[in-house]
Amino acid sequence: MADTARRPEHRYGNRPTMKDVAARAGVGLKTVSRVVNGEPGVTPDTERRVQEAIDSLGFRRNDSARVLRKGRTASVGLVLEDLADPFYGPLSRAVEEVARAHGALLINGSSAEDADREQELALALCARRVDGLIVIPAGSDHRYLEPEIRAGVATVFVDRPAGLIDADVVLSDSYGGARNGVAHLIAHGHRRIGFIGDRPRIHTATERLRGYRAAMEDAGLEVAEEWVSLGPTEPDRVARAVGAMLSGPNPVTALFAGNNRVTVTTVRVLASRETPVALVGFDDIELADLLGITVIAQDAAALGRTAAERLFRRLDGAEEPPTTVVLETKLIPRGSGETAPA
Amino acid sequence: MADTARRPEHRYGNRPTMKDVAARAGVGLKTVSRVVNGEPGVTPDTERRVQEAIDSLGFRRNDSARVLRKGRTASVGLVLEDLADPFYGPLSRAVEEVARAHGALLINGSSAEDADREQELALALCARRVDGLIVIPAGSDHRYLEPEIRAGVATVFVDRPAGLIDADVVLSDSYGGARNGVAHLIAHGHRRIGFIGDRPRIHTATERLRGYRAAMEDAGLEVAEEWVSLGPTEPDRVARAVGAMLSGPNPVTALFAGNNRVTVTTVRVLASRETPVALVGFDDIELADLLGITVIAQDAAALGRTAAERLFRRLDGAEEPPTTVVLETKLIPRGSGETAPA
DNA sequence: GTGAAAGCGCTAACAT
DNA sequence: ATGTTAGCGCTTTCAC
Repeated sequence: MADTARRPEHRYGNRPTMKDVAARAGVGLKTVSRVVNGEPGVTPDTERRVQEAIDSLGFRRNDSARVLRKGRTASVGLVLEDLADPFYGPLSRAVEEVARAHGALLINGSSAEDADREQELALALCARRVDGLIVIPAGSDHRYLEPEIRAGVATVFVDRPAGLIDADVVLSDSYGGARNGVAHLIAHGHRRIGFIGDRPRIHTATERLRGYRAAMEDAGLEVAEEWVSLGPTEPDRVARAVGAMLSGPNPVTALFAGNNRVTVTTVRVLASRETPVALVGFDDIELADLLGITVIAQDAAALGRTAAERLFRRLDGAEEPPTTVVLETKLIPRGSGETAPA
Repeated sequence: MADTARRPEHRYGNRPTMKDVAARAGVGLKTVSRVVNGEPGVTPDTERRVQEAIDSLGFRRNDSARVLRKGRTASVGLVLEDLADPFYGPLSRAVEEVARAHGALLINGSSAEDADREQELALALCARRVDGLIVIPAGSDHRYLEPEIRAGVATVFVDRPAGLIDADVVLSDSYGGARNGVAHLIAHGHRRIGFIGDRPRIHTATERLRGYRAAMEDAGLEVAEEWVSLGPTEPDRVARAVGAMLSGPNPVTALFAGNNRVTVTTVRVLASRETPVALVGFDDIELADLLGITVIAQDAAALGRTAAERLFRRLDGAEEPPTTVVLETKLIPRGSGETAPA
């Protein structure tokens, strides 16, 4: 029987193994392992022979087997909302860089803001035995991760806090940022200010709303019911919300947009109107400088980096209790937030 | 000795195994495996007992072991340039969606436009035995992947062709898109048009330049040497190039920007100038509509989706010879490309 | 319907 | 300096 047909189909398309390399080089299995892993205790001559066998067979170590034996996968999982969102791209990249510095690969998954999908993804990553997990929560109950964390999966939550479990968290200061932004509008003479945010079950949305309310209260301003709108960030919904706030008996003269997607739609709607409306948006967006959009910027890359660094500190054995880190936001005035009421 | 101390440290933080579940449920190992994998041939009663043991122990199947045995990881790798780039986010997300539909996870890696890093990443993914690999090439020689492809790793190249190997490729029509864009400028009366693109070793950069030259030649226009600038997309470099083309004895009246990053910087530079300069950019960018930037749009998500679908068709056993798919681009006029020369 | 035994490719522990 | 053995946790095979 031909040599190539010797093996069962499932063996990764008949890849050579260390055993094959050992046979070819006329050495023992462990010697091959030593060469492959750069361990000491091999004479230059044997090493050369092994290396030749490796090259001629096209051998590449099977990390699946290695992982099974070592118990560490050198990979971390990142569950986020949507990789296509310009906010999460840089965050993910920052996590990847830290992982890379620690010799680990990154497995990404998008929850699409769905709690079940978040859980499914996170648990699939745990089944793969990722060393650590970074989660941008879609759901609000993370007790399903308790057994995993107890079993040793380092876990850090980013952008939003964990629900019902005690864990490391890295956040931006949504409350403070929104409060500053709204205070900024008030300082420029606005009294009727609208808030358009994401769905109320999203932590950052309610925190930013809280900041808005605090700023209004600080200034002794009442908030009319119709000035607040939380909901999906689909352009239609946001456009309707903007339209409603600008019409009616009590129209706003300024708007605070609760995140990047809301800001973008709001800018589009305002551009098609003649009466100027002041605007401050949470999250910086590309080209906002040219459009003169005043924003509360958060540093997505810093969020990712901070979370990843905490994760690897845990993996390196740090035993401190879980902490919550809050990163500051920055108000960037560019014009849209510095106009007086019409 | 306490039960919890029974196991060696490396066993994934002492997670229960199927063996443990079997012991607890008083059944054989294989029966647990059957329950866990939903295989038939287990009485409802046994199944219940096994499920109870699973729940009480917090058992979760170790996919590393499963992978080793089955030879398939149900994961695909994606090597791209930079996850933080707004062009690659949607592409990556599209790949992820297709992978998800096939029950596979996605491992991402950024090459940072470095050929060595691309190779390192791609081979690391192969060592993990990803079932398939999608590569946005940074390098121009992919012969290093030949043994992997021969060993059964399905591989598809996106955005740029593979170098020196025969493989599936999915591209946007860079040549045609640039040619259309430049022809559009010529149709609006421009005769002196500049081209600013990415580094010449990047395939899309040279293809777009080729399209530019073709459009100029079609119109019987000479291309002055100083109207063409290829190089890194760093803002400084691009800004210098724009400045040079707009000054001197033979200034251009219109510019073609070779990709999203070049367009962004060019728009910034032009915004600070008084004389209007026409502009068409390759790649659509967020808020370009509000800034009135005319672009040649390519569909990043379609690139990713098409590549991923091809990949999974291969994994499902398709044996056709490698093909190259070219996706059309679309000219979106928004104002900046429709102004006559000053 | 159920289980015992073999083995996936590697590394750890222990020879030689 | 090199090799042998056991076993990581699972699936496959085959026997009961």
